[in-house]
Amino acid sequence: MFETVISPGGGRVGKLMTRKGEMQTPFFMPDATRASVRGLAVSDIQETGVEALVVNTYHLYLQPGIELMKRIPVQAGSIGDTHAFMGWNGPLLSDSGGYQIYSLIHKHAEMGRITDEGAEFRSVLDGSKHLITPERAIAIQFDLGTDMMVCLDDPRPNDAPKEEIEAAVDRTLRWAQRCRAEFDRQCEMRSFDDMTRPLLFSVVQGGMYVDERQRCAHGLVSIGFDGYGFGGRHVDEEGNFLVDILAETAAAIPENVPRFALGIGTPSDIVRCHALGWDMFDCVIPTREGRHGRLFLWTPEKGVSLNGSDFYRTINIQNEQFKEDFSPVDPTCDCELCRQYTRAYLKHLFKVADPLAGRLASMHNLRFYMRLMKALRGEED
RNA sequence: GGGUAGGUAGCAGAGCGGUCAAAUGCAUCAGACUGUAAAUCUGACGCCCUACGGGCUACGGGGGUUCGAAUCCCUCCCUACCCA
Repeated sequence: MFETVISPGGGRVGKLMTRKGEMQTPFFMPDATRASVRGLAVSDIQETGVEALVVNTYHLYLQPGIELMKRIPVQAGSIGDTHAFMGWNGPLLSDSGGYQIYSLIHKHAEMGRITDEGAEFRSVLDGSKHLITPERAIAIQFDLGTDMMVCLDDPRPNDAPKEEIEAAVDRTLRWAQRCRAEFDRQCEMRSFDDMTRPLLFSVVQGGMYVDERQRCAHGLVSIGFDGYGFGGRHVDEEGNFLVDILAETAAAIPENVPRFALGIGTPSDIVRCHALGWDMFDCVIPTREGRHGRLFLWTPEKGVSLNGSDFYRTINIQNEQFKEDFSPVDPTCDCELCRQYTRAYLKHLFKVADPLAGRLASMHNLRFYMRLMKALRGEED
């Protein structure tokens, strides 16, 4: 299901089989958290070259709700599921909602609490209480019909005390075991075989402690999954890239399975992680920052190249300096924005708050990411 | 011609004797954003300086009252609406 070779660049290239098709690794998936890549139509996403998306269990569970997701009608030969709902036929990965434990509960205690049973959330929509257990997280993902699933995990802030990190690793391991059991039960119940079942990933926690990352990874590997993720945050509280943690965690995961760096990252983070053995990435950066006016550009003299730390730069198109700049955002880019519009026009679209601004900028940034991934795979641009 | 309400920073609009270089919103200028509570959030926004402090000029113009005025009085100019 997964095979790789080491590329001349040091990272590895390979292919991952999913029931929705084969993915060349390394690859990047934009976040379609609530079953949409904000502001983009499926045709827009496809035009950037994106092949797989990440949706979110917690957010879809709350809205539109799992009962509706289960009733989505069959379309064009597809089973009724998230693919049909959002009109996306490529591979879908669903995140478990584990990160929402971190971003909602750990940062806002009033939003919920964690027990061994699961995570008790307060809905961000209406304040209602919801319990998401490991079993429930997996069952919901089967209802969503996604092709790659993630176990519910327990991420903690990197500056948490070590005892807390250790407890979170213990819990992540216990939850992974329960997720594994529920996953197998669901597969059996639905008569999935190895060709028709989704893939299951678990997530390595352990904060900034190499020994905890290793303990977590080894524990997860002994349970056995189709792939393993890097959880929590890959930078410290000052924003420094945690090289050793990324390297040692990758090393603790077998070579014959894909390694998924959840939530990573900036272009340079992705390049570094790939060199350390990571194969899959997802992040809100290209779309969120695009909507906020930040655009990724290849360094003009170098074109699409990954050499050096300055192979790309960013601009904030809303800055005054672009007011009368009638050149394309990035002359080396082949996206709709760079082919047809000028910097001055895009700045204008942002100033008048036209949704077209966010759309064109998101597409541009995704195109940048896609070309980055191609370069990492050693493919012709 | 008569009456009424007003004239405050780029705009709108608070303040109506000291704690006012002046609330708030918008606009403007920057910054942040890493498994999306984010079309969001943060900062700056009269001028000058040895800048978590100090100086200067300011609330239509001019003149007063007061220890002290954007705030009170006089006068002039202007605006809106109403009546002739």
